[in-house]
Amino acid sequence: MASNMEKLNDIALEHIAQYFQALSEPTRLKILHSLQDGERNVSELTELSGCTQANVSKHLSLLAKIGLVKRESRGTSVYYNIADPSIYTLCELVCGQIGSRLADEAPLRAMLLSSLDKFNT
Amino acid sequence: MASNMEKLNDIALEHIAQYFQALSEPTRLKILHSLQDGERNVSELTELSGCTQANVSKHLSLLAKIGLVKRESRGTSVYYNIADPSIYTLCELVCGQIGSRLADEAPLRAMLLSSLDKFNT
DNA sequence: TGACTATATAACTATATGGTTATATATTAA
DNA sequence: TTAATATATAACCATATAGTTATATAGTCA
Repeated sequence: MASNMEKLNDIALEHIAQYFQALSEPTRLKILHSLQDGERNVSELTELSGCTQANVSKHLSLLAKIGLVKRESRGTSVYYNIADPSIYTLCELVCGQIGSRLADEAPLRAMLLSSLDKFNT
Repeated sequence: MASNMEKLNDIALEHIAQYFQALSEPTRLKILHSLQDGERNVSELTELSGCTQANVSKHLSLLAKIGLVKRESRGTSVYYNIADPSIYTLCELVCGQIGSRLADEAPLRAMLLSSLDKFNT
């Protein structure tokens, strides 16, 4: 029985890991952010993300596979919308953590500020 | 200025993505789970995770770099403890999502149950 | 100082991943 | 049926990642 539970936990861990992995890429985070206010088609997402259509399509495919977005074909366009809004809760929690870290870590903060300075020229 | 804000958002996204990436690996999730009740040294984590000491050490190094764990040398042992308990909130949220997905998806559920059956022999 | 234990790191390997270019596929209209 | 637009996928490439084996490094004790 203990072996049963152990195996089930491994499968659960794999699912959890995959879920986090879907969120572990800036381009995908951008796409998900673009979908927060409502569905968009691939062309729109391509423009908003600044990546190639092929790349966006590839990322969307993964997000759909993990179940974070849903795909809906309409005419010649394909629309994607959020299937799992809890990801925004996750992102907010992480943003909060990273934000408070930035406050705590003066060296990192100085680096970020110097990045800003570079664009003031 | 818009370019400044955009650049800062890219940096934030990168940090967020890295945070999720730290959680996107079953072995690392196991290690973090083992630390939930309190600190442990590398040997203990090695036994609990079922991986090699070198591998565990490597994962711990990454977790420390992202700021999820803290390292403390004591005698010949090195202890690691959780620096950012919010990861357990994240995991619970994701578990909840995946759990309700399992309830929704009969085919996947049947697969998991058949996994259990295999161990009843 | 040498021996021992615990841990980190180097070097390697197989596989995965993100991005790209080209093109296959799907839908629609004339 | 052909042409046009939108999207998905194949194939490729460079880089990253997880795991491994070997060994360097750190701390302690006699």
